[in-house]
Amino acid sequence: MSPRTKPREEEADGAAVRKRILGAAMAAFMEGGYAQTSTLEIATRARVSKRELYSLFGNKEAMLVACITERAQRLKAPADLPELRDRETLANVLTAFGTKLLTETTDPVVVAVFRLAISETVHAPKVAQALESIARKPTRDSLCAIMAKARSAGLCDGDPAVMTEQFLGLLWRDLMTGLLLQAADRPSDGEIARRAREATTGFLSIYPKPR
Amino acid sequence: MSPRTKPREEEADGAAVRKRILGAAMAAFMEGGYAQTSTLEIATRARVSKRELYSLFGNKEAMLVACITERAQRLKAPADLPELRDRETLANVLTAFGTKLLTETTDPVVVAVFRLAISETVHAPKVAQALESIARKPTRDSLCAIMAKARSAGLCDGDPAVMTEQFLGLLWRDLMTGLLLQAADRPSDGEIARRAREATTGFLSIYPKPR
DNA sequence: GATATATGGTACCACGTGGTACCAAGTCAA
DNA sequence: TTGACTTGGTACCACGTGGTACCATATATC
Repeated sequence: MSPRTKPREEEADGAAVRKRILGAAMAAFMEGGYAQTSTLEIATRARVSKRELYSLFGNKEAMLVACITERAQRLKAPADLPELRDRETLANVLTAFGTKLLTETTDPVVVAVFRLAISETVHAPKVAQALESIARKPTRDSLCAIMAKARSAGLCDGDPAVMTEQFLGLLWRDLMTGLLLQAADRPSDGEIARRAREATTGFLSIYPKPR
Repeated sequence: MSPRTKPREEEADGAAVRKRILGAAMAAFMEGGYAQTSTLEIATRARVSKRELYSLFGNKEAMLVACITERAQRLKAPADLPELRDRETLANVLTAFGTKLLTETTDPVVVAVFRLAISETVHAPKVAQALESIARKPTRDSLCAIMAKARSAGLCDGDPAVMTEQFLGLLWRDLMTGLLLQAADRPSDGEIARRAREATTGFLSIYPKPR
């Protein structure tokens, strides 16, 4: 996986090295956890000297924060708000949203990011806060906007925030905790699709078309 | 909080000391996390010498495992299967079950136990497995038995396992992850009751009375 | 009082690590 | 070739810790 070739490009030097270090750190943290991973291990994996590592990040915790924020930023939900004409469209939008969310968030790397953030929550609340504000809240907000739009289109009725949480609950069930505890395997694409469909139909059963 | 009196009881010696050590270890792990807590810290809190501590537990990881299993065992769901005559009884049973579950499991100590188990999942899978088999699975099984009974009583129709997961999803929503990341506060009794009611009505909307 | 056993306190060892300093080798300009 | 500068590699320091050994004190038994 890691680039074996050494093309010796001079242009994007700093950025490329930084990226390589983050990748190495993420992999090491994933496998061994934060505390058990030494900075030397990271430097060796990234084929970089500890000196460069420290000149770029300052200290170990900053590497963890950088890893998590970098990975979390990819999880931002798209801000496109599709047109919601009828219940069927809403169902399709919800199913697509759920499928995308589960596919992205059950990725082992993402699960590891959550595990790391949870591990360091007490000592480094910034890490957890970053994950919350960069990934979790935007997702909820995005879904909440869909719910509000569906409501104003007369497709269903209820508090958008509650509706959002209930849909997410039906979607996730207790999968995330299971993944975090390694008590569940990553679901296949088919299982994800089924979950998303079941969550959608369940949700629409709770919120039937008003009037 | 810690008992200042020194009654010097001689009878339940070993068990009492063991209990005190477990309490001290749990408190220390909660506040500082596993890696950051030294065995000396635990011994000092428990007013015990490191010697006794090691003669009782052997090593540090065993203390963590003992802490988690001890606390998880209290979470076992009761095995009483109430009579399910009608939909209203089912609703009451589900609401009671949900209230009890949320009340127990949102306890800060329990959340800390989950956090510890998740932190050590990669290095010490036994810890996570213990939590899964002692606490999570029995809860699911207990609820699943209720669902199966409701089904055979003709109150609703569906796969009991799926029904169980959906009810738990509606109940929890994403509260546990929020608690683990310290992005959510512990819900009040009123909020817990409201959640349990909403989960029940939502669930019953998804699974209406057949025929 | 004397001997034996248990227990609290703690010094100690071995080890791994975060972070820094330093050296040698490479690069570039003149 | 030479000299200034950069960078990779790593030795090193300071520190904290898991786990053990040891000592001194307290209790028990005779």
